[in-house]
This record gives sequence, C-alpha cells and structure tokens, in this order.
Amino acid sequence: MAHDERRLQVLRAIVQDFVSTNDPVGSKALAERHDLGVSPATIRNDMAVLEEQGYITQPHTSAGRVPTDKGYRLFVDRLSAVKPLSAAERKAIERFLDGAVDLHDVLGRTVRLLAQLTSQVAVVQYPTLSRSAVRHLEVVQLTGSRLLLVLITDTGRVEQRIVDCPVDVGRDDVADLRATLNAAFTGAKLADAGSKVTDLVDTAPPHLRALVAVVSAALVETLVEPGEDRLIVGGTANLARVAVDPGHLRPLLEALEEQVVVLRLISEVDSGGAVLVRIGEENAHEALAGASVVSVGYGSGDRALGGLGIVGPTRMDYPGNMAAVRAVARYVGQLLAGS
Amino acid sequence: MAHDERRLQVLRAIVQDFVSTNDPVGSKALAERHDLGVSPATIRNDMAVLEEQGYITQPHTSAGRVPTDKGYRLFVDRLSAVKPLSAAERKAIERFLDGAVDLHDVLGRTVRLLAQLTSQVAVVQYPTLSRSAVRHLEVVQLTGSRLLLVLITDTGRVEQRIVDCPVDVGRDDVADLRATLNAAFTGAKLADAGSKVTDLVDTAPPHLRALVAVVSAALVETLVEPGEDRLIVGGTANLARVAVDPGHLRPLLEALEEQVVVLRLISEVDSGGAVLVRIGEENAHEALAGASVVSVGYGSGDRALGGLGIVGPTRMDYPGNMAAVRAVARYVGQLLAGS
DNA sequence: GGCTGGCACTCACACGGACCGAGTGCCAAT
DNA sequence: ATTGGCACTCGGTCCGTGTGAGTGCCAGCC
Repeated sequence: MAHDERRLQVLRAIVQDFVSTNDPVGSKALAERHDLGVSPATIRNDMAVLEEQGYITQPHTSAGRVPTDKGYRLFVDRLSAVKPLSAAERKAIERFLDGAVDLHDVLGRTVRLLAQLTSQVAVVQYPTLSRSAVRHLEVVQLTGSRLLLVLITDTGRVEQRIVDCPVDVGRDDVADLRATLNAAFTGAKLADAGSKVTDLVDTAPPHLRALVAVVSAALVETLVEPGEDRLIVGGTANLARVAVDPGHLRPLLEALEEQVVVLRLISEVDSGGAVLVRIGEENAHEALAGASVVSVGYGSGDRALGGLGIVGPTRMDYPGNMAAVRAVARYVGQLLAGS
Repeated sequence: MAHDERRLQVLRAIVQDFVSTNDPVGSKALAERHDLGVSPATIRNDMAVLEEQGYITQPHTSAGRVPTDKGYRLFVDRLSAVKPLSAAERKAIERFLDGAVDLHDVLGRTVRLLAQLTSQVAVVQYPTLSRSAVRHLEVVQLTGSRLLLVLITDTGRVEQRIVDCPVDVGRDDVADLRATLNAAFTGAKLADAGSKVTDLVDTAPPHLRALVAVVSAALVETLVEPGEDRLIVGGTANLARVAVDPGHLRPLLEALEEQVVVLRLISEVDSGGAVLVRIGEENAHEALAGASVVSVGYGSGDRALGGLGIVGPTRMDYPGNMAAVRAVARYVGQLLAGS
C-alpha cells in the first residue's frame, strides 16, 4: 500500500527533524521542510496512526510528536541509509591514530577520536584477556618474598600482579620460575591457563613446586577471572552539552564509572562484525534507560579482540554515529594487526 | 581588639552555615544558630565590614551573605580546625585499600575511596617516572623488526613502548640488547637516563650499536619526556550532584579529561607534605575558576612519588576534605613503601 | 565607643490571571 | 483518500501583586 510507505517517510522525517532541532515536530513544519506531496492534514492522519502503533508520542497535548524507542528502532532497522564518512573524517581518523606507540596509546587515541567524531561519550574495551594468548611472562623480585609478575599478551596488553610468597625466594629460583612459567604458558590461550596449572605444579622441579603453585594461582586469579576486562571512557563532557537536568545526568556518569555495566554492553558484540544499536529501554539497565549504545567489535582479521562504541541520548544521529563507530573499529583493527 | 576576633567568628560561622545549607546566610539566622553573644544588628555591622574587606558578598540586595574566594582562603588559613577522621572512616580506608594486588589496583581503589569519602571528584597521579628508578627492562620481539619494550620501575609502574627497528633483529641480539640495557639502566633514575644513552651507545658491542641507539632513543622519548605522567580520575558523578547548571559543569569535565591542567595542579605539591588548597580563581585556569583543589603529595618515607587530591566546588567542607586527602595519602604512601 | 532595637527600604521569588500560538482531532467537502 | 476549515487544548510567556527575608541606618542605651 502506498499509505504504509508514506507513513514510514513521515516517521523518518520526524526522526530526522527531531534529532536536528530537539523540538517536537508538528505536521505543518513537516509539510514545509520535506516535500512529501501531501498537506499537513494528511500528515496528521498518518501521525495519528503512527502514534497508535507506538512509534511516536506527544509530550503534551498541544505539542508536536517525538519518536519513541520503538520509533527509533524502526528508523535504525529500516529507514536509515548508511551515511558514508566524509573525506575529512577519514583523514582525521588516520591522522589521529597514526603515530601511536603502544596499545595504551592506541586505545587512548581511539576513545578521544570517537568522542570527537560523534560528540558523544566514547568507550573502548581493552582486548579481552580470555581471548588473548601469552607472549611472555616476566618475574621480578621486589623483596625477598615479594614477586612482581608481568604478563605480556599477543594483543599487546601488559598486565602486572604482585605475589606474596610464604617464604623468601632465592635469585636462582626466580630465574627458574621464569623459565618454567614461560615454557608452560607461552603461546597458551589465557582461557586455558587454569587447566594447565595443575599439570605444571606436578611436573615442576620439587624445590619449585610450592612457588609455582602460589604464583600460578595468583596468575589465574587475576588474569583469567572475569572482571579483569578494562574499559577506557572519554568525552564525558559531551554529556553536559546535551543534558539539561544534571539529576538525569548523574546515574549515567555513575554507570560509566561502574564500568561493569557498560562493559557488558560493549563486549556483547555481533560476531559478524555488524554494528549493534541498543535504544533506550532495550539496554535493560535503569541508568541507561534514556540512553542509546552503539557498539561494534574490533579485531584484526577474523579475530575478535574487544568492543568499542559510544553512549549517548536516544536522540542521536544514528546513521552518522554508526558509520563513525564502524570506521574507527576497522581502523583500530588494522592498526593492532600490525603488532 | 575584641572586634576583630568576633568578626572572624562571624566569618567562620558564615562559611560553615553556607557550606552546609547552600543558602546565603543572613544576620538573624546566624545569631540563632551560633551563640555569638550579640544581636543580629551587631552582626550586620560586622558583616558590612567583612563585605567591605572582600571576604563575603551578597548575591543580590535582599539576600544573605556568601563567602568569596578570599573569605574561604581566610577560613582555610586561620579559622578551620583540623577535623580528625572518624573511626569508621579510618576503618573504611583500610578495608578499601588492603587487598590491592598491584599498583594499578592500589591507585584505582584510592581514587574510588577518596571520591567516596569526600563526595567530590578525586584525582590520583601515578608515581612520576622522573623520580623513579629502573628496576628492570624487558625486551620482547613482536615481529622481526618490531620490539616491545617493557619498563618496570621501583615505584611499581609498568610502562610499555613499541619500537620499530630499521632492520630485522636476531634472537640472540634481543637477548644481548636486554642484558645491555639492564646492565646500563637498572637502578638508574629515569631523570638521568638521557645522559646515559650516549655513553651506552659508545660502549655497546659494535653489532648492537645501531639497535641500542634506536631503542634508547625511544626509551628516553617516551619515558623521560614530560607528559608521560598519568592521572586517574574518579567520582565525576559527584559533580552532577552539586551543579545545577550543566553548562557550568562542562568545562570542568573537559579540564578533567584534558588531564594536563589538573596534572599540573596535583603535581605541584608541598615538599613538606602539607595539604595544599587552591580556591577558585587561585587556580589560574578558566575552567577551574569556580572550583577548589585540595591536594597533597604521597610517598613512602621522605620520598615523594606523586600527588593526589580532590576537585570540587569552592563551597566545600575544607576541614573534612583536607583531613580525608591527608589520611588517604598517608595510607597509600605506607602501602607503596611495602613494594 | 560599642551595642541594640526599631524602622523604612529593597528585591528576588512565588503566585495567579490573561494572552498567545502551535498543534491537534474531527468533519464535511472534493 | 485527501484536503481545508474550525473549534479546542494546553504549555509557555508576560505582567502585576504580594510576601518575606534581609539590609542599612539611626537614635537611644549601657
């Protein structure tokens, strides 16, 4: 039916206008700004239907319409064309990210870049340890009984952990320990490390057994347990730009500091590499009920490393932000492939 | 003169009342809530003098008085008694910080703790590299010509840096390089590393010379240059609690993300270990004009490692916050002394 | 000389009514 | 099915008023 088609056009127009102006949009303004070929009265009829179906709503009786979460959802799924990045934006991505000297630097630049491109809060997850493999383990003796373990993964992460041993450790033992650990773990997926530990303790030279047990336990505890996934957040100042009510802003800031909530959202990426959009209530977390999350996984080749994305108000430029998130993820993936 | 003394009492009362209520305080309320032994009329006279001297001001004609930056300054310098922490607070500090497993963990807990104790934004600086010494240098080969340098300092920091070499490096060369670097740098202050490099290149075995030169340059570049000082920020949600106007909030959030501004403030600590308070305009940075910074250096023994502190509105509980900042800094200093 | 009570004055703010205009829903006409 | 017309609703703004907190000043008192 032609009606349905036009109604969708009307919804699209409402979303676009509302996103750009932040004012509830009425039938007259709609007829003026988009040539839909029909009069405001007809648009009113369409709007009544759209409202009945739950795609739009009016804040109060004498105001225009505003998209609902469901309306945005339909817009994202069926009405938005992918907006290609401008040449300037592509250029900006390269300029911003090239010259990074280590993983920390890359991700720090990424989060700033993403925040700047989208004018939203950007979040970037460190490459998950569980999907990483051990490249090298270093053991440094701090005091007699205190060891510092340094783990270097093939994804470029460097993690540290202090281990207190029950008794003092000799210098030679430290070297032996280092060799033993590296022999056992190098190249191993961290997810498998737990199962390797028991074997390792059994096969270790007797004088090292207690030591290996303690150190391995610490290693597994910190590195394999969930919760060791880290998040970088940037661009929180962009929140203040958009929110009028700081009371509404606070739970969001808290959620961002909490990390774990956002982490779950960001790390649940589509394996096919598609950009995921969660709108308002879909987030299933109170503090994010008024917010949308646009996220995607990044990685080198077919290997997923982690997720990144943005958090912003439901009233956001979805096509533009989706394009930016995707482009940045691709570039970061390439960059990390070189490590 | 007895007058002066009483006027100061009046100022103190104004600051205390305003901090706790956030309402401009009038002469009558002041006479009621504090037994100053004089009538409101007398207090009015004192207030007139205080206003003339610039310690207080009135937002509008028919309102009470509010302390100025200068008023807060006088309060902090001469009128506030050190407020000892409650037993519960001391307990909280221990409970919060004990069980930290590495430097990252310690500082992360510290910033959360400080934010919670003061209900302000907390900032903690990583131990400055320039005052640290090298404990160990690790070299890991990523690809033929790509090396990952890992620096472990005696303050527990672990820093990484990727170095691209002009030509492929042999496995043995990597081991030699590691040995050479450690022999040269271990125990050396990072501030002195720059001068050591030239010697090192000259004395290195000929086949390593080019390699040592490239790697050392990278090392010095990243680690000795300023700007490698890092900052952890926490409790930004507390900003939303206090601010009414998000427009006023934004520059603050930006400054906190900028890091460099706050870093300068935090790292300028008193060598005597005293708590430093910067009030409003004293901060000499536009975004912080409405904010106060309470900071102190932390360290183990007489060795300064870095700074930590809080950022909040000028209207804050200075005695309480100063006590909290000092107590946390002491505890962190002790904790890191054990590493 | 300093303190106090009294008093007139000033304003920010809250309240309430009037007005306005954007936007709607409905209906009859095309 | 679309359209123009029309009555209606209701949030936002403007304006006048009242109120009350707080002040500055002054004359009297200790």
